[in-house]
Amino acid sequence: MKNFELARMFEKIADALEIKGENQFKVIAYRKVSRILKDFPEDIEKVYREGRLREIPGIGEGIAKKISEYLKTGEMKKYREALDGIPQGLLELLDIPNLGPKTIKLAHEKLGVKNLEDLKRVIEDGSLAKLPGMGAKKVENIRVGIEMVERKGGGERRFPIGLVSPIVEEIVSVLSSIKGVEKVIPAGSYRRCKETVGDLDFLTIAEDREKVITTFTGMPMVSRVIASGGTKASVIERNLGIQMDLRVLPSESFGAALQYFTGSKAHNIKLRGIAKDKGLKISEYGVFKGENYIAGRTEEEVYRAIGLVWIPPEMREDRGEIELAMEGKLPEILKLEDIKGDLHIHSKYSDGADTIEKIAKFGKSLGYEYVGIADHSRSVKYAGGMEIDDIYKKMEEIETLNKKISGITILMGTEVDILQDGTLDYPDEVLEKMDFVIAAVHQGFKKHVTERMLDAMDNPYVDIIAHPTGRLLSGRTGYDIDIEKVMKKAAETGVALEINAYYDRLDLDDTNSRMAKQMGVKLIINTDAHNIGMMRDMKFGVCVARRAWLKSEDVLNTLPWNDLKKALRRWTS
DNA sequence: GCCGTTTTCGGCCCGACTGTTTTCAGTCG
Repeated sequence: MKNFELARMFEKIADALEIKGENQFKVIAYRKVSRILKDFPEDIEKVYREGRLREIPGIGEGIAKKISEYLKTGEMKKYREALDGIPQGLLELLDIPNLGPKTIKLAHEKLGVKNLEDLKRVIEDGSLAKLPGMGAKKVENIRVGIEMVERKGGGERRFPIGLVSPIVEEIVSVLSSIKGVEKVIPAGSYRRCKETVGDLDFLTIAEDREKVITTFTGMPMVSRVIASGGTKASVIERNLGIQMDLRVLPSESFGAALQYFTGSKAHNIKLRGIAKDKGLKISEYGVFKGENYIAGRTEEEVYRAIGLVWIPPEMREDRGEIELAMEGKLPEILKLEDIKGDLHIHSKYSDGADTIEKIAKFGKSLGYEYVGIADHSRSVKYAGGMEIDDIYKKMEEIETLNKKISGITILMGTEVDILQDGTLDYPDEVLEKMDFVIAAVHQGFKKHVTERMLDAMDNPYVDIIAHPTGRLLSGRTGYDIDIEKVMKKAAETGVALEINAYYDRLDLDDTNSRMAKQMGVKLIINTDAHNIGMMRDMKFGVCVARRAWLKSEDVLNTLPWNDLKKALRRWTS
């Protein structure tokens, strides 16, 4: 699939044109296409073959031609032209804070700067400061920007949502308990439920602004205060080093500010364009007709003022949600309360921390109708994989517990390993006796994983493939796999693919989940919990599903067990 | 480069801040 490849090329074209000083709207158009391609849920090559490129909003005649050219010939003239005369090292300078394309262009043309080393040199010898429009302070800011980039080792630092979530909860709880504080809401990509966040934005309405701000900057978790004024403050959190901003707002603009600071940027830009067409203006202070404030107290008000229904934050990425909201046709996306159970939980029988009884009771407290105990299979020695004899013991225990505990059904499952030769770690006679079977790759990440997964799906007892790409957000790239082939086979065989809700996995991600839905693949959200606390991670899996616009009926574990049974392949075939 | 119930040409989000300026350009979120 060439989606990402093309996205990267257009991104580079945009960077290069920006430095060359091309019309900025052209640059924006290329960036937009890059973003669209990055999370487009279909193979762009397929769209091209079917002649549908122009149907994608944001792709016009020019870009469609360039995509076609590349897919046909493997070359893109525009790409070569745009990058002509632009050294690679120059493009990388765009990542430096306080240094933008105009200054890069200036330094390149007047001082021959080609890369970071050159840039440092012209800062040191003072020649950069002498250029027109430049000065000592600007140069100093650029120097600080370089330091920041070098400290974090390049690229922007992002944190898995599950790591920042406890911090957010604590801050909301501390600030909410202050007298006169009406609301504390985390905005930004955290509110949009992205799998990772770069920083945290908190918005609040309070009588005593100063009290809120000093409480915020004085919390023990704060290691450094960057700025602290009358209406806002910025701090660095101690453990992760994540930046956190707080804003105290008047209630009449709270909705507008919440809308604005929730983003995404692309969503907001489109919204403001629509407002403009209607002779209105949206800013973080409200919706205005000329000088007159007409809305902004709540988000609903803001959206309504420009003729839209309120849009869930998870959908705000300018992927077509605004058009649907205009027609009042937004889909009803999955809610956490729709989830009726979790089929991927490890117990003490393998590497889980808790007994099956404890898991069942906790599941019941979450409002579940069933929990599925899926322990590791025998060859996964490091994770206490179960021998076949133990499986029968476990079955007996589950039978007993099901009689003892009412209101929840415990299901007997396994997370059976897909071995390096593509066979499964238990014989069919064992798998047959399970309520459900999850198959997963835990070893040999680079050894023809695609074929092994396809083989596993040919086994009639396999119901679910766990964490289908194997990636970890903390850094592991995952299996060497052709995920489209896996999805295609899953759609054919009726095997479900798992959205793994563990915060470091979130695999499938939202783009892949969208693609899977498009291809008719069954999906299920499981936590892969190794202790009962982790069963709460279900919310992160639901985030992925909501960002993928999945509806309740797109996710298997919104069904009661009797219906889920009919949806799992083993019980239908 | 994209796009059109005001437009096939002339628009394209908004505001804050900073530093360099004497009215504004660049960068950021």
